[in-house]
Amino acid sequence: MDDILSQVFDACKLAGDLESSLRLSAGPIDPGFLLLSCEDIAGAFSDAVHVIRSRAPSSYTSHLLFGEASGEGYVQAIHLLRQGDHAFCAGGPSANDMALSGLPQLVPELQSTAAMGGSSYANTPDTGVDALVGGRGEAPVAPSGRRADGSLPQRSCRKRKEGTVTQRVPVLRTGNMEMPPDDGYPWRKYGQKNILDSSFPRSYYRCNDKSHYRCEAKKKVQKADDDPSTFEVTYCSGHTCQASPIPMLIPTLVPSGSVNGDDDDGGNGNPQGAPLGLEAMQPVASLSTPIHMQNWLEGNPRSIGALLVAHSGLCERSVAFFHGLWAQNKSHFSVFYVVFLD
DNA sequence: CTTATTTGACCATC
DNA sequence: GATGGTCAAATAAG
Repeated sequence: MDDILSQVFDACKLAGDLESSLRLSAGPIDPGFLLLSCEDIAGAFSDAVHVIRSRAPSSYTSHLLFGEASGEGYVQAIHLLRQGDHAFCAGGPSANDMALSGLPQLVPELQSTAAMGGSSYANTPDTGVDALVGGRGEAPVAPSGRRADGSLPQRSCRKRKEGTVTQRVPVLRTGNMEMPPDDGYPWRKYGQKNILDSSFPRSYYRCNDKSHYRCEAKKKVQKADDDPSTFEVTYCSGHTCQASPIPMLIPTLVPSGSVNGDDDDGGNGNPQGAPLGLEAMQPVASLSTPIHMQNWLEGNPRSIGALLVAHSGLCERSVAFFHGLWAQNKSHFSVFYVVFLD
């Protein structure tokens, strides 16, 4: 168990070092430095997760975020803090604002997004940020195939639509590898085409939310020619339905010591010297259908902002905020920022 | 029987 | 005319 803790603490230290340097930085952040730092942090946590998974009960490990979050084309930074910053729990500002305050200079767009009411799961799921990925699509189309005004929609859109965003998603290693990864939305396949100069057919999906037929979200899924283990998923138009997948289940482990709110150890994550092994931890309560955060973000490319992802169920003040940035047009990097209170 | 998927045809765009 | 996107009938699955 000591080696697990050592790896976790190493990862936390890397994250802490990065946070310190970001807070102290007066000038613009060097993306290259940020990239390397994030890779180091993600790799450190990933190593820890692999060890934990190899030893912990499968019911815990199958939902861990960190191991599922690695992939090509983007970088994740996972920053765990255990602190007594009760200003976070004081109410008033939204979860969005609170979490955003943690990374004041990291990405200017993010702050402006928040100011504009960017997506926050706790408050306004999937509200979208047009400034980053383009505007909304054309007029809604009814199930009959006609728009609300009775006109027929155009049947082809050869031009690249505004509002589209393409992501590369690793093929799931389990289950049917021909199926696109589940992003939490109820997609319905409506077509498939063989594409010129492509080795794999392209499948067309539209949102199948029963409760909101006017949703115009669509996506195209195709295996990448250069990497059959990767899907290229192109999202066209944003969701206008209420079927936003639920990102809240980030089952993780919290020290049982935090239940008593007696963490005054100065921030090393080990309350009062109590053993901080798996045997001293308890799983965060599951709140809904398990949907991996990675998939949720891939299905919500416009969802930028802070997300209230989980309540520990163990302590009123033990709340985790998930801070996600998914800027496809910003070199494909993302930063996840998780804050455990108490 | 209902719902989802497949697939050839159709149409707009290049 | 070639190509990509969509429709809708046929088919499969639950």
